[in-house]
Amino acid sequence: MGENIESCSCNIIHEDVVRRVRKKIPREETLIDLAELFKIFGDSTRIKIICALFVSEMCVCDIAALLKMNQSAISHQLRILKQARLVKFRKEGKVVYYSLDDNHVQQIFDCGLAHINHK
Amino acid sequence: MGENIESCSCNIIHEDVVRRVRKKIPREETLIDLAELFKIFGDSTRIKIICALFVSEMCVCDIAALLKMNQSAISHQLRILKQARLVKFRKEGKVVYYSLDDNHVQQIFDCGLAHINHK
DNA sequence: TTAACATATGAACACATATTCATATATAAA
DNA sequence: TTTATATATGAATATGTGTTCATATGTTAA
Repeated sequence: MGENIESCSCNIIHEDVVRRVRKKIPREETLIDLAELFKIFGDSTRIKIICALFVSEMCVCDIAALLKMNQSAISHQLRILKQARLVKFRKEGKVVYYSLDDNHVQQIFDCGLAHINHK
Repeated sequence: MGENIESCSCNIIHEDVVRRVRKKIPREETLIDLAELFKIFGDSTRIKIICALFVSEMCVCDIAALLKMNQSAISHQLRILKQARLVKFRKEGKVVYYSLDDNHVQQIFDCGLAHINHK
């Protein structure tokens, strides 16, 4: 017994609980992916960008102006949002317009907001 | 016009859009709080702890055994979760049992999970 | 072509943060 | 009291990350 339970400095107090929980939780990869997703929402610049795109598609320059940040910082953050497939873009000449690429984004945002407002 | 729009290196392309978005988005403090909340979910150790506590209340030692991490690391993360009022605890002798302190936690978790599973 | 502009991107830097180690605190058992 | 155990916590360290700067890319206008 307990072949997976030896790498912490303390004794097991409730081995049954540990085993039961281990069986019920999603597999590690899923939880890591989930943390990665929330990490993307966990930066105020990215949250502001996401929130802005709820209202309207915007070009990089507009977002920079809105947030009073330089264009490079916004581009870097947009790249992260793009890689996570949370935003999509279309090009029109020199200008690149970004918009949201996932319906779940609003849901996740609203879930969090409900928590904030409820306190 | 444009008294708030001068701190980025590029010209304004769609001043009307920027103004409209600025009026509609929540105030900055709210968005910062929201990012702080998601940041807490954005770490795999904390997500695993939260997920485990959906199943059962657990003591520190059990969580450490479950995640195969040392007790100190778990205590530090529990402190962060406690400060965010996401978990609560009860003491029973030497043992401290942690459990979830907020109904929204499950909702937020599920929202994120739905996104992960939908891809 | 040349110049101007919107955006992207690599490197550097500063700062945040997760884990570990050592140790403190608190409680129970001997 | 002494010892053992569960948990908490400060310091140190290593790693991650957001922003800036310089510059590259790509497109439009002159």
